[in-house]
Amino acid sequence: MVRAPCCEKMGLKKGPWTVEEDQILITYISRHGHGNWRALPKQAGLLRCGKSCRLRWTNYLRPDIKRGNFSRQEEETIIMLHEMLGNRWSAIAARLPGRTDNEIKNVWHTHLKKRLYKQNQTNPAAEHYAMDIAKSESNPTGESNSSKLEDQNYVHLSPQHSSSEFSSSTEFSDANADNHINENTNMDENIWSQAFSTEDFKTNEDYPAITTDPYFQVPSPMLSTTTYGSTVEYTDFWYKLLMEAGELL
DNA sequence: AACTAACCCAACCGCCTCGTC
DNA sequence: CGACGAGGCGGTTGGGTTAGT
Repeated sequence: MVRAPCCEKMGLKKGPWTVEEDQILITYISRHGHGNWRALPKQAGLLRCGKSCRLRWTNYLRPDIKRGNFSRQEEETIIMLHEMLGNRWSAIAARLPGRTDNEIKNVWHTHLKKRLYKQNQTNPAAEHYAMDIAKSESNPTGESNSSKLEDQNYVHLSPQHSSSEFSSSTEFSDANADNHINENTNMDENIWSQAFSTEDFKTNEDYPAITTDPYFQVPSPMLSTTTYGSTVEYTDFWYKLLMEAGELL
């Protein structure tokens, strides 16, 4: 297969997305659906390659994405699924509604792997698993992962997490998470819609820092609507935003 | 206050899979 | 059946942010 020319050579833009580009992409997809990704940027008037648009949409702009910190329960689910599936991030993401493979991959590499390593220091029973992780990461064929499924004597990670212990152990962090959410929801709720509806954000410098944007720290309940023949779930934020913009059919 | 190290995550790259012709 | 194109996936990285000195 002939490789498509890279974005730069085609005169297409790379790097972080601006709020204007996001807005164009959201508006276009909410009106027309994404259709052919390669054709989308041209039709939408974006100087990006289709791949970049798809990634931006699926990893960040999609309305059904649940932003914010992972709950303890989600983290444990990831650990369990990783134990079963290995580095199949999309398969893991499919079992965690609202989370993207990229997000899960990041969490795994930045938090969970380290946590497991620390646990292994104090819990020799989990040593097997740590060794398997190391093996699976040095063996891209995933052989060790599939063997894990078959090995009935496989030492499971974190045996200390029985379901009852699990719920009690989540109480603390969840309570904290709630506080966090309440704090954030008290912040200016119009920050993002303002960004979309005013002329204030003209340059990249004006773009609110994504990772600290309070809106994205709020895991919102999902609302659903029917768009282009299929039911789509929106966080209340996106639902409101799109309703205001008259984009929902 | 200034500097450095560590952390985090969005975005990119390149390969793979699948559908179509 | 093979070639091709498009989308999907996992690994990696660049750069911004935060913590530590």
